[in-house]
Amino acid sequence: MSLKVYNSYTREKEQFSSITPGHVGMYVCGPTVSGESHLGHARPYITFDFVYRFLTHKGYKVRYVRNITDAGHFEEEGREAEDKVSKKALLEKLEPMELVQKYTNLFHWAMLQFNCVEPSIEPTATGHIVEQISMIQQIIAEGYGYEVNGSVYFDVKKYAATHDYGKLSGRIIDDLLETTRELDGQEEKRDKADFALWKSAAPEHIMRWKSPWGEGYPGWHIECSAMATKYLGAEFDIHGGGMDLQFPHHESEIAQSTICNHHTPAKYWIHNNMITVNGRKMGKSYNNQIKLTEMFTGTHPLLTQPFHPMTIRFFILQSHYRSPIDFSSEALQASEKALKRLWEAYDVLQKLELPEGQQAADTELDAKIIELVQQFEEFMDDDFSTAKVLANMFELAPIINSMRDKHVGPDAISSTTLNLLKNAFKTYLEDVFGLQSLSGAHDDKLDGVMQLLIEIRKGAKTKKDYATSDKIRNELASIGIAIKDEKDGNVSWSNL
RNA sequence: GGUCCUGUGGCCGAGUGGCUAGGCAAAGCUCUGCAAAAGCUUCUACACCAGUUCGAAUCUGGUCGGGACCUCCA
Repeated sequence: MSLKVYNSYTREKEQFSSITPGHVGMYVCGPTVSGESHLGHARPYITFDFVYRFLTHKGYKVRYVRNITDAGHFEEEGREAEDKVSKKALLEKLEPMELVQKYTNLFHWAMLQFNCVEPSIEPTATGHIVEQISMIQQIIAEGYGYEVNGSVYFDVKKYAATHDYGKLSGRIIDDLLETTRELDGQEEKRDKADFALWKSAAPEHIMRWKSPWGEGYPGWHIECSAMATKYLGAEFDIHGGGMDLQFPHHESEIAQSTICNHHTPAKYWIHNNMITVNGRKMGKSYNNQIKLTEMFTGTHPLLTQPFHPMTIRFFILQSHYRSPIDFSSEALQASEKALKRLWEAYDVLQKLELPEGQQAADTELDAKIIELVQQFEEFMDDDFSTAKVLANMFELAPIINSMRDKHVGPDAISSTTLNLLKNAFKTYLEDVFGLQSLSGAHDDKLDGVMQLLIEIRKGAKTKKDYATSDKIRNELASIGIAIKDEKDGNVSWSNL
């Protein structure tokens, strides 16, 4: 089984093979911690989390680098040269690094809620000013950077003469060079298409560092080039991020790294699509973001209820990472129910037992299960088709439930098939998809109390004292615990 | 304006030219003290118009609609 990934750089689905056998280097553009993360931010981090998990499952040792952009870059190039982070800091009367810390903590907390694996290295832009400066110096030395009034720009026209600037984003270099935008500071650049490597800091700028060109701060794109190179080398396997970063961020990153390292940085570029609200991308400019804290608590006008982080994770897994997904409360509700149903089937499955060495009486069903299970890996190998794996799981759910309800005979499938099924569910649901139960961890004490209540209720039912049995069931329901009377007299319960 | 993506049933969403996606919702049945859950069954599709093909949701062209990027952006 071999993995195929869609490479945005070549626009083709390619066979994946890592540069160093057995190892994968993956860089993902992390958050800008100048504000609270919103639902849109959840997508890349959940996407690359299952990418990371699947690669690990395939046996690769993955070094996953995801940066924290805490240096802030200007809002609008050239116009006011205002540092994003420091601008907000002034408004909130906070020390910039205090703000950075606050939102970094919040981001980490959200990642924990989503059960995202921590990256191997999480470098910060402010911690790598030295590396960025030396990279800029090298770009100047190579003849592709020039200094004007304490700022340094990348010479796109010169680069484009010998390199394919615009390949990743499908941009046409001549159009970029001709694009006219009347912005202050533009006259510093030799060409409109040039981008900043270093910006001279205005006096009111709080975040500033000394450099060979005077006090200033790094351009947006250089941090990723510097940190990716430092931790993953001149050429690494995967570079990921949101589609909206293709231009100018990733395009510029390629240019910088190519000049410094004499090699294109990443072998495979993977981009996730956007989350939209009413068909519009969630973003600052549209003023339509739903913050993650609002998602979890349900405190946003567009939400009808709070949504569990796992519901959001599942919602994202239900569609392909390269398709846009439109947010709606209804869609999330559907996901919540679906996840609950799937997880209950998974719980049922783990409790099923068959005698060792049992042969399948229903060979057709047995074969069907094996096929559905084997497709898990095939689908994931095909550019991470998480939605298809989930569809197969939902096809297996009724079979699992039927085994519990004895609609399917206990001798129908072989013990090896059952074990295969159990392992596959555990591996994919928990290890690869990183999903967890909506009801949280098991509590032995609660378990004991519930067993007691179930016993009492059973006694009442035997005496046909339905008033008591219904009271127990209803009262429990009102505090969020559901009791289910199953076929064979067993009683199960679940935390809603 | 330029570049690119996209248009699937009540809703969300997979879709490799021919073979059921799946989920949610809805309806019926089975089970059940009642319920819930579960199981079985059913329903509503491929924006429009041409073309290629024995055959197209899937390929090509056009029309209309939606979106992304071109500026910070996940």
